[in-house]
Order: sequence, then C-alpha cells, then structure tokens
Amino acid sequence: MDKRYDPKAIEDAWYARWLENGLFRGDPDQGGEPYSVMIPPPNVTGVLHMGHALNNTFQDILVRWRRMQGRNAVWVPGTDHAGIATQNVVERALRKEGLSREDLGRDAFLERVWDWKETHGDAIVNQLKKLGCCCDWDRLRFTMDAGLSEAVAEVFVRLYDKGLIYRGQYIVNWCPRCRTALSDEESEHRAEQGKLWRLRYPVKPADAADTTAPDYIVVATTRPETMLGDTAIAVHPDDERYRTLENATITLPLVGRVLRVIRDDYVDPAFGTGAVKVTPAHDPNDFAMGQRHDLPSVSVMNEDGTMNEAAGPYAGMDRFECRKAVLRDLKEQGLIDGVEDHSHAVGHCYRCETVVEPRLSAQWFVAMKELARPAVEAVKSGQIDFTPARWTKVYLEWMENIRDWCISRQIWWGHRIPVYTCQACAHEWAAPKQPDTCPKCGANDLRQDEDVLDTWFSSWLWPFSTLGWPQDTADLQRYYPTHDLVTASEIIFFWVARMIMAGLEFKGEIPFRHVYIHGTVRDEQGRKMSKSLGNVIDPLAIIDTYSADALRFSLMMLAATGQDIYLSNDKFEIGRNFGTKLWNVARYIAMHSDRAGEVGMPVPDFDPQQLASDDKHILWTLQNAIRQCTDNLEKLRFGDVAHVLYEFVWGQFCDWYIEYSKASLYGADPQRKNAVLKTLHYVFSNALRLLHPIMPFVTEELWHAMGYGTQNDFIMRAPWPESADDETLKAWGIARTDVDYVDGKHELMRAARALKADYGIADAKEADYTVKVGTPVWAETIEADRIALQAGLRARSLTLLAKSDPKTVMPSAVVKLGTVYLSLDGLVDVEAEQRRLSDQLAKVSGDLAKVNAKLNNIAFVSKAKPDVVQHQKTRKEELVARQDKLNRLLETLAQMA
RNA sequence: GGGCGAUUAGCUCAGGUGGUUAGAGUACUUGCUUGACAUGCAAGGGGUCGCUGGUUCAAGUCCAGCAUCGCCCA
Repeated sequence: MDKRYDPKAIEDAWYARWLENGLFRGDPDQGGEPYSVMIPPPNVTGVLHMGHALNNTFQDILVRWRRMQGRNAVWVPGTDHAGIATQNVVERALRKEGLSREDLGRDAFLERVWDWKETHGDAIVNQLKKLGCCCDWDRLRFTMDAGLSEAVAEVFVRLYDKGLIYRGQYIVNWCPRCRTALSDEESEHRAEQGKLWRLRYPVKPADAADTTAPDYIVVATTRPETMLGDTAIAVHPDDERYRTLENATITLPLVGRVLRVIRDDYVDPAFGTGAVKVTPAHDPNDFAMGQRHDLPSVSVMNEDGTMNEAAGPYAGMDRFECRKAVLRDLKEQGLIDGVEDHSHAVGHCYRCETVVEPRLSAQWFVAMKELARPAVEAVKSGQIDFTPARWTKVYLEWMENIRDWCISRQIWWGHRIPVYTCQACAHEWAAPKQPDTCPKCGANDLRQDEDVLDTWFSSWLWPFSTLGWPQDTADLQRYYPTHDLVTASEIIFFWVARMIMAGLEFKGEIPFRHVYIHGTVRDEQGRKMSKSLGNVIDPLAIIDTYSADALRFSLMMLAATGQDIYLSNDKFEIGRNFGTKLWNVARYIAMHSDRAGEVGMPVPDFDPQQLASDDKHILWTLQNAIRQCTDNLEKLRFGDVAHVLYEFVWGQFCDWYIEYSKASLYGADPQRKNAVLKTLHYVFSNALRLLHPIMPFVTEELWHAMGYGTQNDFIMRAPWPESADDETLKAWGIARTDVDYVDGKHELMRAARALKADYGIADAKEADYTVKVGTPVWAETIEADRIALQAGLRARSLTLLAKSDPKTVMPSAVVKLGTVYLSLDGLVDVEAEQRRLSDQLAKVSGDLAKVNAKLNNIAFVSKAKPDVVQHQKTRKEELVARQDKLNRLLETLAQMA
C-alpha cells in the first residue's frame, strides 16, 4: 500500500466499478424485504450545493446500510423541470441573442428549453455521482418525462372531474418579472422597513349645510399607488365616528372616482384611523370585502407591474415610479396627512426575489380541504412520523388551516393544463390526452388552456409517478410505499404535505413511513449560504481538496439531529484526518499480514486460551460499537453513528489496541502474533463495514486492499455487522471483568505517562515503574499481563508489589488498580510531589464529601432507586480507598521533608 | 401578533425517559523526526451549563417567567 492515501486516485474508479457491476440497481423480482427511498428531485437547473450534499449523504447512508442488511434496496433519482427557473435561464440566453420567447413562439421556445435540458440538465446528476450516491440511475426520472406527464394529466383530470379543481377570478401572488401567478408558498415574506402614508380623501357632506362633517377622511396605506384602484372606504360596523359619513360623498383624489362607504367586520377600529381604503383588484382582503359588498374592481396595473390606462395620467409608469408620482401629486394638493416608518412583511418571488404584487386574475386552484383530511389523519395516527418530532406540529398546523392551491402559471415550460374548450358549443372539459373532437357536439375546433401547471403539481406525485403510476407496475407493487423521506424543513408545505395528500388520494396509501427533516447548512456566522453573500462552500471544491468521504464524514460528525450545521472550510479536516487514520492503520495491519483475507470473514472462532485481556477488550468494545451504530441508524441519529465510529476506530482501536498489538506483532511468539492478527483483521473488517455507508470509497478500497473481498466481492454488498451474542462472547472467554481490567489499565497507563510528563521525561524514553496493586483481585491479572503492561508503559523495568509499599519515595499517582510509581534517577522534588498529591487529595475529598452528603441524606437513601444508591456506595468505597492511599503517600513524603 | 428552535470550554457543538467524576472536535500551552500515521503521538490549561424563581431526596436535563439570537406563519 502507498504511504500516502490519495482519494482522487480511487473515488472515481470505485464509482465506475460499482456502476459496471450494477450494484445500485433495484430489482423488484429479487427477494428481500423492500427498502425504497425517493430523492427529493433537485431542479434541473441546479448545481450541487452543500444542502444537497448533506441531504443526499443521509439518503446514501440509509440506502447503503439497508442494502448491507440484506434489504431489497432502491434509491430512485431524478430532477424536476423547475418551470419558472428553467424558463428564466433559457429566456436569459435568448435575450443575449436579442430574442424574446414571444419572438420564437411557444413551440420553438419549448424546443429550445428541451435542448438546454439535454445539454445541461445532467449537471447535478453527475455531481451526485461525485458524492458517491448509490442511486439506481437506470430509474432516473424527470418530471417532464412522458410517464410522469401522463401521471400529471391523469391526476388533473381526476381532480377536475371530482370538482376539486376549479378556475376563478381571485387575488393571487403575481410576480411582475416572471409574469406569472405564484402559490402562497412561493411568495416568501420578508420583513421590510417601509412607510405607512396617511392619505386624505376629501368629503362632501350629503347636506351641504352640515358643518359637523370633516373635510376629509384619513386612510393609511403602504402602497399608495394602489389608491388609483380604490372603490370604497370601509369602517367597522360599530364605529360611531363615521356615522355622519354614511351619506356623504367621498372623492378619490387624483382620479375623481366617487367612493362608497361600506361597513365591514374586517376593519379593525383600533388600527390607524379606523377607516381603510378598499382596492378589490389589488389586495386579497379588499377583494373579499369587494365580494361581500358587491364593489367594482378596478385593476390599475399590467402584468409587468406597469400602470395601465385605468391609472389615467400614470399609465405606463412602473409601479414604484408611480408610487413616487402619486405621493408627489397628493402632496401638492395637501392630501398627505402624515407618514411614518412601518415594518411589514413583503412577499417576494422565490425564484427572482421581485416584490410580489397581489393581482386579480383568472387562475386554476385545487380545493385542498378534502384532500387534507386523510393526510392529517395519517400523521396523527402515527402511520407517518417526523424526525425530529416537533415538525409534526408544524405540519398539522398548516394542514388544518390549509388554503386552496393556485396551480396555474402563465409560463410555457411545464405541463400544459389539460382543459379544452369547444369553440363551437363552449363546452369545457379535462382530458388526459389531446382530444380531436368535442365530446358534446362533435366539433373539432378545440382550444386548450394556455397556462401550465405549478412544478409542484408534478412533484407531489413523485413517490408513485416515478415507479410507473398510473400503470400498475412491478416496481409500484414492490417499492410503494417508500420508507424514509429525507428533506429539509423549507419544503414541508411545498412538497412533503402535498405528497402525503397525493399518495392517499391517488394510491390510497401513504407515500412513506418516516420523514427525516435535517437542518440547514450555514456559514460560520450562521448565515444561509448564498451566491450573493459570497459565503458559499462548494461541495465539489471540498471533494477536490479533501475527498468525498471526508466531506461526508465531516458533515455527519457535525450533524446533530435536525439542527442547522455551521460550516467553514477547515471543518472538513475532521473527515480528511479520519480517512488518513484509516488508511494508515490498514497499512500497519497489512504490513504484518501474509494472508490477510482468510481472517476477515466470516466470524472467526476465537480460542479463549489464545486471547489476552486486550484482545478481549477490543472484541467486546467492537460488539458495543456495532450495537450502537445499528441502533442509531434505526433512530436516524446520524451524528451519533459518526461519533461512535470515530471514538471506536480512533479512540479505542488505534490509540490502544494497535499500540498494544505492536509488542506481539514485532515479538517472537508466533501463536500470540497469530491471535493478535486474527483479532486485528476481525475488528478492522467489521469497522470498515460499519463505516462503509458514511465513507463508501475508502472503505471499498481498503476492503479490497486488505483482501477481505474477492475481485467482484464488494464491501457495498457485504453483510452489515451483527453484534456477537452472549453465547459467542462466552465461547471467546470474554467477561465484563476483562473489560473493567483493561479500562483500569488504560487509566493506570495514562497516570504513569502523566508522571513522566510532569518530570519532563519524554514519553518515548524508557523509565522504571513500580505498581502497588490496590486490590488482591487484580494482582493475578496484572501479573499475567505484566509483559503487555511493561511494553505499553515503555518501562525498562516494572516492579509489581502486592503487599508492601516501595522502600524509597517516588512520584506516584493513585488509580483504580492501585498506585503507580515512577523511579527517578535524580532526586524527587518533594515539594512538587506534595503539591500534586494534595491536589489529587483535595479533588477526592471534595467528591467524597458530595457522595457522603447524599448517602447521609435519609430522603435520598429511601427515595432514590436502589441501583442509584448502590452506585454511590460503590463510589464511596473507591474514593475512600483513594483517599487512604493519598494520605499514606503524603505521610511518607512528610517524613522526607 | 402567533408558533417553533437555540443559549453548555476561546470557537462549533454533543449531553433520547432527571442520578455521569459535565464530554467531543477545533483552537491554545508543553514535550515528542517512537518501526501505521506530524493529516500524527503524549501530557495539559480552559465551564457560576443565558438570567430569576419553582418542582424534586436529586435539575445542564422538568415547569414558569425574563433576556438575547434565529427560523416559520400572519
């Protein structure tokens, strides 16, 4: 093996070999309990960012793990057509050629979009491959595919025929730049510091002689330009202040329109002046009032946000320019009553960030209430659960207050709404396929609706449309419902909730069992990563510098369940260093092995006679690690899995067992050497498999380098480790006392090294040690383990004392197994030694006082659980023993001084 | 305005159902070209667990209030 680990040399190669061997392929005809995951389809315009890397690493871990467990696993990948975003991209390209989409016409434009998709649409897919994702690429889907389009049309027709899709004039979120309607979810509200202007509308009393009437009524608005479309003034029905205005004439300034005064509960009499201007064509609440009071709607804006003819002299101006002009003119006429700063939430287009304009237009909607009911039930009953559980509330909250979904978009790229109107008889109907004739009158002059559907109208079918629905396919039968859905909180409403509704409505079954919501990737300062902030960390650049494994492992180490992840470049050193560590330990093992392969798998028969306590300890610790990994994966606690493995591989295996093994591997006893090698390979081959889901590449490389698999026998399909049962451990002669002893030995060795360090002796330098064994039980064990202990301590000599104390004064430390002394060539610094032991004593005495306080408390002894009390008693014994030893050592020193 | 989350070492964070001697990574200090590894080894310093009350034999952990920050929905 190379001295240096070079991930670049192996990652792409292994990925290619996995592909060649069809290891990612799901086969519905194969046995095994199915396990399926649907990728949250990234936009076809997308470029892999850290959020994708995180999201897909989780999924890849789950799929690889389940596959190793023997499940019939499939991970279905794909992209969505991202209607608005993709159209924007292509339009931008056209503009460079001086063309607009209208210049091309609908068909030619769509051809251009398809061309673009064919050339650029695979970018993100290829990037997922760099990450190592084991998606079944043969099943790659695109929301505009023939199959998925068929599903979309089918669903539309079903809902239409059921009366759940309707068209109507409503206020929608309108993006003047994209020139399309958006759903409520696509309009992102952001707090903005705006202004609230108070405008004066002149009042002419019904009775000219009435002098009590005010000269004007004051209304407040944040969007003055909309006043051009006002058709009424509204006050609260109980508001006495405005009684006199009932029959007065209110004139709309600048326009001269006469406004009605209406009384409506919607108005909050305590807010502002208690009177509000009503603009039914430009505000959803005003629109509702308009409906209630039969008000005319005057739209003053064009699709692109410029003012139309109804705006009179302002026609042609942009809406913001018009705002300035209106304010200027009102000011000239003395009709501005005041202005104040006002912070309010303003909707922005989630694609282009343009300020959304509420606009009256004819759109298609899905009535959601009926669809939501079973979807609420599915979560309430626990059929579907969320991790972390708190998202359940968020989901239910939204579902229970669900609003109808605006699904029409005034763009060209997408699924065209399959509604046809007969030009002869005006019959309107929805059809899954383009009809030739009107089913009512037989005429063939038909017109299809011009709009396309919201992209999410195809994404919400994703869990079953990707498996072939509406055809009843083998895939569908085998892999639906899917198991885990891994996604971010941002799209719970957009996507997760809607998929649940669609699954239940069209498949009659939930689309997935578990929803795992992970956090958002942020920069060091906690800001979202964005191109405009320039704080993006590009996962591909990280892969290039540190490797995909390093990226994945680092992300998992940092991923606490559901919490946001704060990243900086140097965070990825965690994974890189860990990968290097793995590589080096493999080199070490390989260096000492002539015939590695035969001991990797399956589980070897360990001869208890041949196993030393350290061997038993690492074997026991491994079982523990296996249990914890499986357990944490089942609970979707990815961060814990990474931490368990890090601690096991580095903290236990490398730091202790490997060091311990050196004495045997460099030693002369072939039997010991053999037993240690066997243990090394068994532990390492298990560790590699446990690590494989997180670090697929380096584990595959080492699996082969170590000879654990034959040429075409990949770790990818090696069995997931199972912890040895009690019987096996017994057969190997492993008992709890072995583990306790080695833990105690580690403590002793650490204390002994600290003695060296305190006296400025390099760790590498050999020293003479004496150990006074504290408990008779350990005496035998330590004596039997003397060689290993001596080697571990780098001790030139090791004197074991069972009963007597050492004759001379030496620096010492008290540990569970006894007292360890360091022999010095020079003089002992008595004062320093006294200080050190006194510090230890102070700590021990402090702890003892706390333990005693508990045990002397009758309430504690009588009320606390017996095992808790027992634990404190045991601890007390330990502390007392330590205290005694320390006192004795200090006495001896005192005699010296 | 409503809801949710966060507040633990200089920094980034773990601490499922209350009982640990409060941990990790990183940064820092000191010493190490030890035969897997300086992308490393060894030893160390560093914490009133945001504040105030409460429940309990026992609170970083549960409850209430407050403060600061962040997110979602109006």
